[in-house]
Amino acid sequence: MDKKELIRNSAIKVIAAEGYHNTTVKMIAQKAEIAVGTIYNYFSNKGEILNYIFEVEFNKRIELLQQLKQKNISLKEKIMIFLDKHFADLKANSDTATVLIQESKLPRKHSLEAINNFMNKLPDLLAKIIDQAREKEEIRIVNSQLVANIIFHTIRGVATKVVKDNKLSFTEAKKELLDQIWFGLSK
Amino acid sequence: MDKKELIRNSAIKVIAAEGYHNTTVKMIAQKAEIAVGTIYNYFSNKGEILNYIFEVEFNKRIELLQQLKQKNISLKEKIMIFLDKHFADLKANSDTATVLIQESKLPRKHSLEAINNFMNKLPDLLAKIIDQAREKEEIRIVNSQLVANIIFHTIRGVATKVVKDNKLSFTEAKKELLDQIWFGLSK
Amino acid sequence: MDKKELIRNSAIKVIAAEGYHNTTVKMIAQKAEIAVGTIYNYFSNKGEILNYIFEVEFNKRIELLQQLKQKNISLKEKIMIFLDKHFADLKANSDTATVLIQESKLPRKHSLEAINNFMNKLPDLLAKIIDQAREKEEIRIVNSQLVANIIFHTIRGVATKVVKDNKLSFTEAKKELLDQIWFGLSK
Amino acid sequence: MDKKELIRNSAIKVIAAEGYHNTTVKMIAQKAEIAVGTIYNYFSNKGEILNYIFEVEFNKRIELLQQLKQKNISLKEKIMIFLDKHFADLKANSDTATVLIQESKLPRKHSLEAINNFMNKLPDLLAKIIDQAREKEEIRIVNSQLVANIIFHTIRGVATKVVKDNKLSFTEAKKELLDQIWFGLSK
DNA sequence: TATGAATGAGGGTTCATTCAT
DNA sequence: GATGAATGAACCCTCATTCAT
Repeated sequence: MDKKELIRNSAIKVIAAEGYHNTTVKMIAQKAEIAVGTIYNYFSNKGEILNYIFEVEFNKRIELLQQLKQKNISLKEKIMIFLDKHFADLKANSDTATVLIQESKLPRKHSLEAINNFMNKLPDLLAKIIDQAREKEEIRIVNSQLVANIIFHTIRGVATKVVKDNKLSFTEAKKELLDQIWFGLSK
Repeated sequence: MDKKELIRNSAIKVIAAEGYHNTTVKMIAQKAEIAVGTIYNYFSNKGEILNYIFEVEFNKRIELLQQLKQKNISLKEKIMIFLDKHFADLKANSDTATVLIQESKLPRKHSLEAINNFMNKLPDLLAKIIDQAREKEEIRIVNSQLVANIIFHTIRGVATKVVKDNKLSFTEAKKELLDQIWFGLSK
Repeated sequence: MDKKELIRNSAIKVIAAEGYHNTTVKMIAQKAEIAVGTIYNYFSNKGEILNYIFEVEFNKRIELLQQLKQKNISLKEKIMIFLDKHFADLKANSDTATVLIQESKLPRKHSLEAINNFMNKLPDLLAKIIDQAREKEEIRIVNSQLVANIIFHTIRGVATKVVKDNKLSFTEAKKELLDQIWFGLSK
Repeated sequence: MDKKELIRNSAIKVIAAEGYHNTTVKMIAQKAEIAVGTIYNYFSNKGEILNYIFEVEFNKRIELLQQLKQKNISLKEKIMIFLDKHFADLKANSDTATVLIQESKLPRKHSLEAINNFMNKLPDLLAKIIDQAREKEEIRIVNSQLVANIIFHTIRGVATKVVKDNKLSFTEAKKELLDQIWFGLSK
């Protein structure tokens, strides 16, 4: 059993419930049923744990986006595939979703690399995908940077709502989201 | 000079730069050039300061939305006016904007009333405004709750980006945002 | 209306309920319905308030004991009279009783003059009264200092019990106490 | 070396000299030559330290009294044995004695369990022992509850005096005390 | 005299991190 | 690697006291 994974998963559960700042390293150790000291064999400090959580999720998504970027399919399809995977992921790991939403905003001075990547590089890559579509004249003329950001936060907005409000189904949300994004982009 | 306002403004500056959890009450006192104890003559604890910051901003926005709701103008115009005022406000008080975005996500267990109001009642009211437009058949059929959330978070997302990134102009962002929202809604 | 008395009486009520150390000057001011600052026009600091409470009670008792000392009656009668007055007083002012018992033990380093007087001069005077009785051979040979202390603390102990426990009657307690003291002294 | 004992003993010394309310946790840590934080590994808060001090002493005495209760010896002998042990203990640990006397009176609202036990359950058990003797007609008819309290406070009164006044010998005090109690009880 | 806002030293407590076992 | 007791800086908050009005 991989201990680093054990710690990551335990941390996600506690942080989702308590928030990163109200989570103590001891709490994470208890959830993982290991000693505090052990955590420091895998992470150099508390911040690194949160950073690692974002890193893993960031890598999942950047990889997916990179694959999509190279695929020869329409932007609409790309967005659909991304939403499918992303929402499937959130549904399966709602604690992770909570953490990603809850802990994503640190002031510059105390920022973590993986969080910055998550919040900046994902929209950046999305912007490139939009540029591609623009060149192929699939969509109307837009400021791709801005629109990528809009889409990114649109997705987060829906995720926030769905995670909090269990009356809303993921599938319905996904459909509405796709419409909202696509009608916003199409010529 | 109103001391409570002085404290609120000082707190906004420090929290914007440091984040709420890295902000000490002492820091706020120093920024306000008063003693720590004085702060506790106006706020019963640290959390109340943050709560008050949200309360003030929440009231501003809820008032504006309520006015708009009653106005006999199109949804598009309502959104335009809201974006105008909102962005003007953010531009004038970028620290406040930072705080509103940075500190809005507390786990249920440690939540503050005014933050909850901000994050729930504002989209709720927005949803009602969308419902009105729907009844007048200004827009296509949508899940208003969900779309209100999308719009709310989209605005926040763009605001974040623009506040942080001085290459992006507020006016361009506003235009792009309006298009994206409007095309997403119109029939 | 004498403000110093007002403060003393308010202080007694609050201190009885909260204990001296959990009592703030503000609490006393609120109970007295005056401003904190006003208290400092009559007492130089918080300790002085407690000191004054003991001073007043000390004076009452020392006066009584001095009168008794000069009276030409038996020791038993003197004790009876003292118990009568003392218990009548406690009954009428149970908050004062509580304070006298609760707050009487301060470590030497932080001691207050009136408390020291209360705890030392009262037993001292009682010892002298016992000595008188001893000279008249009313009682057996005893270490009067010690016995005076015993009596003093015994009275306080029973008072505590009776004040707290409403099942016990003052009159029965007084009788039992007198017996116990008297049989302990008589030849 | 048991750390909890170390803390207890250090606390006793500081509290005896300063009083509980003038004692800071830091002072206790310094006396124990450990870090403040360490204290909180053994006690959940400052009050628990005082509580534990009383708990230990309460247990010592309740155990002794329980043993005595079962012994088939006269009440006078029981009292003698108790006084012997108690005073030997006080003599050996005069700081503990000081704490037990000084800190025993907290207002109901802020009371500690072990202090309440000490002040109530000890006299209660003593009352039962007196009842036994009464049934065997060893002593005169008395309200055992009251008399138990009287004796309890009588002992405390002497202890107070002896602890404060080093001119008085424990042995002399013990003798006087026994007389006072016994003559008070005997037929 | 009466007021009560302002003060800031100092209290109890927490918790990320270390390190000897 | 695994442990968890020990650490102590730093936090939030209190409250006796002052002083301008």
